[in-house]
Amino acid sequence: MPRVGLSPDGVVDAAITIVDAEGPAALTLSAVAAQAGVATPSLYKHVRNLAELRRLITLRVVQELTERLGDAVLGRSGDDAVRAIMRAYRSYVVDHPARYAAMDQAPDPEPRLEAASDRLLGIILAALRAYELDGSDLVHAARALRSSAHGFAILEASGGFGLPEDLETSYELLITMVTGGLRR
Amino acid sequence: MPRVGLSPDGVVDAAITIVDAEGPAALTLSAVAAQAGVATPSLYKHVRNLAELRRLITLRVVQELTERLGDAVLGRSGDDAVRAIMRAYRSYVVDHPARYAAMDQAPDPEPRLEAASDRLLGIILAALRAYELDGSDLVHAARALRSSAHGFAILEASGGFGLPEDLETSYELLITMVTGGLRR
DNA sequence: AGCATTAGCTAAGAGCATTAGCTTTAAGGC
DNA sequence: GCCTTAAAGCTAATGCTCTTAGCTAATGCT
Repeated sequence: MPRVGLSPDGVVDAAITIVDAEGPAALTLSAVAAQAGVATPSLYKHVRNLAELRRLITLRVVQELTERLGDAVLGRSGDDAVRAIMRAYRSYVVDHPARYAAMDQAPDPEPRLEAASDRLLGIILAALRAYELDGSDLVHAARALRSSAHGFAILEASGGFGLPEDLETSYELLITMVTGGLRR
Repeated sequence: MPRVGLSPDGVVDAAITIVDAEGPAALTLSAVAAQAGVATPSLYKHVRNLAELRRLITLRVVQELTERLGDAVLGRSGDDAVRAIMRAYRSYVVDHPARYAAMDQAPDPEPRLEAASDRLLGIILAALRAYELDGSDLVHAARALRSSAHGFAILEASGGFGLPEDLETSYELLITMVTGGLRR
């Protein structure tokens, strides 16, 4: 039994490899263990159970997404920032559709996930600063932006768009709707 | 062994009862069988397997949603029709959040589901008629509408909105964005 | 070098989906 | 009104999953 140097992050890495390669439904502890080169029960040394692993995957995705959005919004403001955020959002999902679709809803109170979500929200709020919305309106605007981006993302990631028309064009229309609506 | 008069629809009824009461994660064939008053393997006389049952639940939700949207849009056109559709969409999700969250993505080619989705799309397209969009733009507009409504719906149904601000108000902003964007 | 910690293992149990094969009910033709 | 037949239900059994318990061996610290 040579040690393989696993860690919670390593388990998440293996899990994401499985999800990316075979889809969210293929996420099983034995598959993850095989990918990590370890027997299944060994995973419990690093992760409490399957539910927690799912939450850690969600956390990872939120972190990766946050990083992209943060990079995209640097040095931009107003409509330009919102467009950049929405395009970066979709670009992440196009690059990692299975990973995005594997995100767990049902937020058991995982504090690190809450922190990561707050950082993502912070980026969105910063991008909305130029519109000079007051406190509550800012929240409503952020929700509208997030709903649009997330809705399109999930539908695209899970193959919900049947017709052959170009998805870029559809998404640009959606972005126009959001920026236009923010300008009031 | 008295007969209980089960049918595929009856199995879906039982499944939806479980999902509504205990959430999508509680959907298990033994739970459905218990709810239906039958031993687990008996379900296979009506449903091919668990994956098919999931698809049938999705089908049922799409059908129910289509009916609501159809009712809502009657006698309306333009912005009024779009507003009515979006409000009806959310009202369904508020009434049946677990059921909505249980919808299966990953559309294995279930022809009845495709037909139901087409009918739902037809209602949306009809509501967009007043904007006088040509063929491709019509599809893009329908996708934007659907993304917005679905994104907000899923986030709300799975508890994704953390802050205490009023959700009605957020959704009305989203509706305004969509109608405004459609008017160009 | 010695010791505590911990990453890994095997063995075992419970719950799930699914298949096979049997029994009984209900429906329809004579 | 029976008798056949299709189907609705059952029990038994298999294999996969997650999970726990308890052991062994590798690592890190002093």
